[in-house]
Amino acid sequence: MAGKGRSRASGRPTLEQVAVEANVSRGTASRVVNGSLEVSPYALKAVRDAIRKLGYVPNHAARSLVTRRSDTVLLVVSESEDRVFSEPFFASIVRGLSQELSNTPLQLNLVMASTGRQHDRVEQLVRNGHVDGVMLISLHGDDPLPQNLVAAGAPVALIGRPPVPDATTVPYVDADNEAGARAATEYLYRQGRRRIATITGPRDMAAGLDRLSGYRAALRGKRGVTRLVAQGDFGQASGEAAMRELLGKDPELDAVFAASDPMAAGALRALRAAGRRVPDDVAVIGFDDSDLARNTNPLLTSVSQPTQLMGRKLAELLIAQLREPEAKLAPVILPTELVCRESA
Amino acid sequence: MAGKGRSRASGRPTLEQVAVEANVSRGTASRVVNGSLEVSPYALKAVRDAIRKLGYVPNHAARSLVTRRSDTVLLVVSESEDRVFSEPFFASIVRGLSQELSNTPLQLNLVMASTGRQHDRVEQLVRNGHVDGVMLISLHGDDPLPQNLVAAGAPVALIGRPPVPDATTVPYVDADNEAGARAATEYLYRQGRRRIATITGPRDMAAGLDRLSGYRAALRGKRGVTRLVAQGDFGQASGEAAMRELLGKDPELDAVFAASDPMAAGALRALRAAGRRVPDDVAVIGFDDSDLARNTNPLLTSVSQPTQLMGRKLAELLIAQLREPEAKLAPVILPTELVCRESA
DNA sequence: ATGAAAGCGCTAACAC
DNA sequence: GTGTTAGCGCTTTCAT
Repeated sequence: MAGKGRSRASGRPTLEQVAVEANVSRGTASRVVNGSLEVSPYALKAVRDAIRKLGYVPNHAARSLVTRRSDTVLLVVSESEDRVFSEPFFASIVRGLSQELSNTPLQLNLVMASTGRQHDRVEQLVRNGHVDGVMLISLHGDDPLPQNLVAAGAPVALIGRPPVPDATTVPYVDADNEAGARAATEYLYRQGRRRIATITGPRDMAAGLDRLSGYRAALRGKRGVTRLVAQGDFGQASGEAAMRELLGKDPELDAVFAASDPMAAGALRALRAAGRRVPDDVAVIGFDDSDLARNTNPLLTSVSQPTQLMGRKLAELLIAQLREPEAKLAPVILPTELVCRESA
Repeated sequence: MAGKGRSRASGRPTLEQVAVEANVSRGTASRVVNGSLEVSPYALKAVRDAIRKLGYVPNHAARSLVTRRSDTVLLVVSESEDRVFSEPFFASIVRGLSQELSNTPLQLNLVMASTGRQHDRVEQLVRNGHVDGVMLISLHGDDPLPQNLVAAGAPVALIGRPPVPDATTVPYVDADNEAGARAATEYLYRQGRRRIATITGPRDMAAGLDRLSGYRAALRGKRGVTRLVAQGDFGQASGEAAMRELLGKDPELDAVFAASDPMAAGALRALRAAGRRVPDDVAVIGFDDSDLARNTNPLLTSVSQPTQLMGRKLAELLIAQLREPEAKLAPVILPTELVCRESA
């Protein structure tokens, strides 16, 4: 007599039980759960009551099995083995992401993919339908993963402009690096600085390139301004070295825009070592408005990015594709903001 | 005649197709896939070949449906709404975690749970069998979530010692905060410092408490040493304020152990403002060996934690419980290391 | 609008 | 050792 009625091994109520409780068929119960409009108000109420009473929650696996959707999206942190992740970024972006996702039935899967093997695993995940879409936050420029995923037919969204404008265009969200750099440089100019240097990021990262063009754009056509460019790699040590080099080239320089906070911090060290006062002798501006900027001496003026918002937009970009696979999505470029502290 | 044979809508081969290809039954094929030993070498080979040939990969949903396992573990970042995430930590721990997980069939789900509503959602996830276990990295002390999850019967593992030794004991991994603090303080003592202060963390966090006892332990029984304690909250501003307070109490102090890097950076600022040279007049040591420590001026001597290893151990702790639900697991305490730079 | 029924792909119990 | 089979819980035609 125990027949279909009560629970089996697992204690969770099934749709069948809901249907019995509500005196309808399983089909109807399913329709209610999935928000189909083709249900009589009466049945609707009965089922809803039953659901509440039983504390019913759909079984994800069972649903997935028939719909062939996983209701799971993947966040891939594609970092090269050695490079340390730029921190504040990560947590903040994930926070935005989660926020956006919490309005949906989507689950967030996370994988770190440094090695080629792990890259393959990601592609597997997609091909096997374990995930419905992929978000990628990639630290180095020439990552082939996004393209591969797109080729595999998966919805993909990126943080950060892909370095090479590729044939298969994949939607991305990025901060307006150029505008941010321009604002910083213009700020220096408006303060009366006329010998303005910049320390750039690596040449193979879009962020580095864009910040350099922002610097150039700000100074374009300005007369009586000395421009100086030194190459860095976003790391602190490279910033310190670049600053020494700059000082060697032009001991009179009165301002530096560094394309990252660690490089700015490095510059601060080099300037101090060279006996320059900041900001009196030389003004310094960084980029990212990281934790670091709030802890240097002097405190760092820096360009801040809306990281949390970037996370939200990233999720939006993916969700849009999930809803409409054929949609051609434009990049989302978010505004930056210059945060003034002590160094400029 | 298309009957069972070839593919349906989805292009993925099924176990059935593998079985046909290998001339065995689906049952046998399943045994091979799941590594059952009760299979003839001949069948084994046939099935393996078929799997390779067809590129077969098990359907997660289908398997889940019958095994009632999700093969998914959850990482909950349980942060209070306002508190900013202590950074270097997060990415590094996740990296260790992923590494460990990549040797298993387990997927990593990530949720941020700041609000109560999100906490509930996590409990739902567990109750509905969407996840087989939960790892928790909790930023504030009095988080009830771990206990609730344990009560719900879920395998749970924590980063960070729970502040109150609770009845329901849940396994955790932590750095040896006390030993780390002790090492730092002893180092200061051995350098000949005799007026050694400490800036503590919040009283409701185990890490703060443990580091304070480490400081005390290092100085216990030492004669001719002046001890000074000021309260902080791990934040930079609190460190700066505490340092000023300390300087007021004892202008002659010659060393400070701060329980976090940001507080140490704050102390650096206060010391500079007070005209003290570091490390000549006052030696400073921080805790965490964060990015920050590598970017202050002078560079910060700091106690480093094996964050990546902590991530691995966290995963191990959970996996052990998954394998043996009744196992009583001891806490895993990992050694710290004093990284000497310029400030002490 | 609703019920009946056919699977989704897989595991595990059972029979041989 | 291997094949057969009964579901896991759900969505979705197809009738009605």
